[in-house]
Amino acid sequence: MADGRPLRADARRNRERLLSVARAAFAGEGLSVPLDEIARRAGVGPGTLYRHFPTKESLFEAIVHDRLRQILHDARARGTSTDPGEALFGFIDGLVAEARLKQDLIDALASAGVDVSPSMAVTGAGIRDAIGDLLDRAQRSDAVRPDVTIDDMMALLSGLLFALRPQSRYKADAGRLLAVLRAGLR
Amino acid sequence: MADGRPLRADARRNRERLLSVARAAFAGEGLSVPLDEIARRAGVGPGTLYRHFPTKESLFEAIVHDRLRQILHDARARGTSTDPGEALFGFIDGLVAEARLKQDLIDALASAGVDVSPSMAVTGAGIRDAIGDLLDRAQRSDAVRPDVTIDDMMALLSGLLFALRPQSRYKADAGRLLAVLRAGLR
Amino acid sequence: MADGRPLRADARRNRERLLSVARAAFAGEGLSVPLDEIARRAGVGPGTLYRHFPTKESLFEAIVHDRLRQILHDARARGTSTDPGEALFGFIDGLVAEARLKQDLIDALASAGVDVSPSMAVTGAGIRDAIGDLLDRAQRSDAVRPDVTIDDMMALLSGLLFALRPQSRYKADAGRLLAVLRAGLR
Amino acid sequence: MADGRPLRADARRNRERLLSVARAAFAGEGLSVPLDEIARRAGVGPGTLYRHFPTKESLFEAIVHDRLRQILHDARARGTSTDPGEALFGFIDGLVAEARLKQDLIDALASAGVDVSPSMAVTGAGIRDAIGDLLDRAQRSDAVRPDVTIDDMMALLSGLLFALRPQSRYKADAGRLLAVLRAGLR
DNA sequence: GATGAATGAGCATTCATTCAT
DNA sequence: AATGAATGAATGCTCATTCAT
Repeated sequence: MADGRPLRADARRNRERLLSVARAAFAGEGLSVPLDEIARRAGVGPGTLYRHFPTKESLFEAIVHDRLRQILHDARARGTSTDPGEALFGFIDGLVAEARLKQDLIDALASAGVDVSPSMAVTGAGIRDAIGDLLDRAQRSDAVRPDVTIDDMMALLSGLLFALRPQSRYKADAGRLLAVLRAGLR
Repeated sequence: MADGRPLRADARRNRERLLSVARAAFAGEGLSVPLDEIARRAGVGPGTLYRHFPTKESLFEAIVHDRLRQILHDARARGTSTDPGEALFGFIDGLVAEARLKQDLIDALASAGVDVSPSMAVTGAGIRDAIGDLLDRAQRSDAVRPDVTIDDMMALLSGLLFALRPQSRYKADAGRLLAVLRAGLR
Repeated sequence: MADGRPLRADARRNRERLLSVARAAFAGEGLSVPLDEIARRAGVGPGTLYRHFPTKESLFEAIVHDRLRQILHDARARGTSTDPGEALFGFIDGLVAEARLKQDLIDALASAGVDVSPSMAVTGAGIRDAIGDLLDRAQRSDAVRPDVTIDDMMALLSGLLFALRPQSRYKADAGRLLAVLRAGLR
Repeated sequence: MADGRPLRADARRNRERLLSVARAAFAGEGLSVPLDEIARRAGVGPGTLYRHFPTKESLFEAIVHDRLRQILHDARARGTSTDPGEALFGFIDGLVAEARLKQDLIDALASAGVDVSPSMAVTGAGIRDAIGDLLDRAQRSDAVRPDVTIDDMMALLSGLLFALRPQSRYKADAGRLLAVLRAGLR
């Protein structure tokens, strides 16, 4: 996988299917879903799953890493906006919208104590920096209260995503929660 | 345990010790800590643990149930306050403060898909009602924006507790997060 | 197992049975016999095997270590003999006799490349020293040719045990092989 | 492979490379080296390995069979010598010398319980007869003690090769071990 | 012929639960 | 009541073998 060689068509198909089945399974039933079950749902043998993801953790990582890269990309793209307040809040809106589509697992994984691998940590740190930049700019333009730190911000975002995860007991409205957050950060 | 017979003194001591060891273990290392390990740390045999908590889930429940009763009691007590805004926000402050002391597991359990037993559901519903009452009063006295629903509120609280749980990667300040929430709900 | 506490009677019985079943299975069918199979033959569940021997290697070790200790004891006991030649050759005779009774695994294990644990290495080194002492004395009393080293001696013994292991294709006579070795070492 | 068709040049090269890689891998790391690993080291896919050796055992056999043919040839060639003692001992010397070069696996395989296939058994029986002939002649010319049987001889040789296999813990000197054997057989 | 992806039975190990002491 | 040994289903992972490309 480390070399640049493209996967054979069937291998790529299996890899994609495994990832999407795993994402759904972990999101819906928790991280303890057996790998054999994921393989079964993807219509492959456990050995095939192993060929693509040699350990359970590597499967977690693959799922999370893809997502983290998207988030990082979006945060950076918004860093050049001329409206720093909207840059930050637009980013958060997008985060929430995507999370609902993708049934985000990031914090479920984090809360379950899955070790963040070095490469994930790098992407994660990149995200933190990019969001820190958005926060800074928003604070300098008086769009956000100045006492909030980047750690506060990250925690608020993780809490927001947690509150809105689809399996939640509570049928909260994403728009209202985002409005509360915007108002609170002003 | 279902009958009303009081436990022998040593049995009660064991039960308490098991609960506190289990709470710490689950909070610190996740829900997958083996029961044998919890028994060992509590200085009893696994058979003794079983006598008190016939299944792992019953141990989860016992931990959560105690806590839910406290929360319910506090929410109800504040329902008679003359300052409805402070009643709600004071309740939230207390919730956060207690959660940090008790290393709350409630949402970790919920997010891991642990089934809420009927008796827990009753207590949980009671809490929801009591908080709904606090919210109602606060909204009627214009201390809280009127569009927020009880589901929104519950989700916000779960997100807040999640954001502030001790194992979080982010060193957020509880006071600032509470301030953001207060401002946002106004 | 590390503390001095004696095992409960049933636990000891199971442990003994597991050891003897494992010894026979490994000797007869090689080291790849599944642990489940060993447990089954001993009439216990795999979990019980695990309780006594947490890894497959620890089971190997338990088998070999017992045997190594016996050998060490015998080699040392013969170190004080007044007839150094007979001390060495008597030791070898005993080794062969015991090996046939016990269906020796030592060299099967060694040949399979099982990593020798620290504690086994210590016992093994003790044996080497004790046999080295027997060899020294025998050489000083002119009972054994002086050019043979302790490494040669150990290799010869391992080859002898290998040649005489019960599963061998060849029906060699132990007495004649011992006679050849004695004559050759003179 | 069963038909007489000669292999294409590249196929023959692959076959040779696989055999030599496998010999080294099995000798160095034991028989449990995965076939995928051997294929990888030989620079071919596992499917190619399979085309040449349809089962793992057939690979073992191919390795051993080549070697057995050489041994048989040498034993027979020495059967016509005019010095029967030197014929036998020279054969043994050659056996040991070759074994060290080829990192012999024969007895490792035998001891691991690999079934000797019919074709190997034939060659093996031929070797036994040829060595039996060398032994007979040596005994009739009084170069070897008369009580030693062909089974004893085969066992001694297997033990000797075992004692001198490169992975042995003991750094024995081949010359001294051969000298001891010669002296013992006189 | 070669490649490497897929298969799936098999293995060591884990752990919630049961039960003899 | 407590203990801790035993149980056995389940899980992550391996690897000899097969087969589509």
